[in-house]
Amino acid sequence: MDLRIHTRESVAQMLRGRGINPTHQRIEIGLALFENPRHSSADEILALVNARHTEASKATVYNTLKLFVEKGMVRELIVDPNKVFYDSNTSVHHHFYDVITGELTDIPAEGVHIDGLPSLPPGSITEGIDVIVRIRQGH
Amino acid sequence: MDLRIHTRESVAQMLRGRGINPTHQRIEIGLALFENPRHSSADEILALVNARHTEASKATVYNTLKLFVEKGMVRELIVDPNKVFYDSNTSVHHHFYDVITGELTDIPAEGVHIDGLPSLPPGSITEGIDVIVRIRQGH
DNA sequence: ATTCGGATTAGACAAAGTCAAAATTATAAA
DNA sequence: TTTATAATTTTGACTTTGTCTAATCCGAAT
Repeated sequence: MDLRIHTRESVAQMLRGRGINPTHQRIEIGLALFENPRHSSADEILALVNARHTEASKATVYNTLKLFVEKGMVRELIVDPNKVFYDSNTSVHHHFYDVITGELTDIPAEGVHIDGLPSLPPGSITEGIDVIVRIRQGH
Repeated sequence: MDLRIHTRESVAQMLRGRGINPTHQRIEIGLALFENPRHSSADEILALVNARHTEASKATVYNTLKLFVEKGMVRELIVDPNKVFYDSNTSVHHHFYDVITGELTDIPAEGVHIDGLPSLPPGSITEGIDVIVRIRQGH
């Protein structure tokens, strides 16, 4: 993710760059993901994409999000017991998660250090490290 | 959680200590949680509790687990997109999570340091910090 | 035009969890 | 002991999120 303006063409480029065939639906879904700075659930993406005209079905949205995750275009966030969030910011960073409102806020990775983690179980490789600071309003 | 043998009586004590009325069902559910060193899902607890005789309904298991979490008797782990795990170890520690098998392994907190986290958003308090190292076998 | 494979779709389905109302159990008071 | 009251549990319907299958559609290349 970066701060450029995203157009259908720029999203198509991004898809090609990852070896993804840039179909109409995938472009619309990519656009919805990257235009929205926030962390969206599959349902929100489905609603966004079909807000003007109906562009993609539920199955396609789910399939496409899974494809994007596999190809490293978006990051899956598992913080809410009910639904998965998709983060279009794939650079290393962490999150505050408000357990009451469900709101997610980025924590930039700069300056955050984690050390003392034990070595991985033999034969395994790291998929990623999630640091989630669960917060709530109040005293 | 500790390494003592857990009996119905010791679980009842633990419940009283947290201000929870120790009913038959709650004791059975507590026993299932604390006898099993592993990280169990609600469904697994339901099955465990009713393995011999039918002891508690689905609703009661869900209600009771929620109650236990509120009272700090168990910790909720949100790492799997499908289900919540309940960890009877409430001391500070982190987890390896095998994204393929779903297996969870404890990482003792001793020696693990996290620093450089920004201050919390104003007015908020920490509920806890989850560090999840996602791993897979391979390649 | 025809074929072939990839992509999309509808709609049925599954799993996890919630909820409201009724039934049960325990507690305490009369 | 009866009665009243509160707490707990249960049933079963329901919601939400996500998956699956089979049919269809689309697009590129014969």
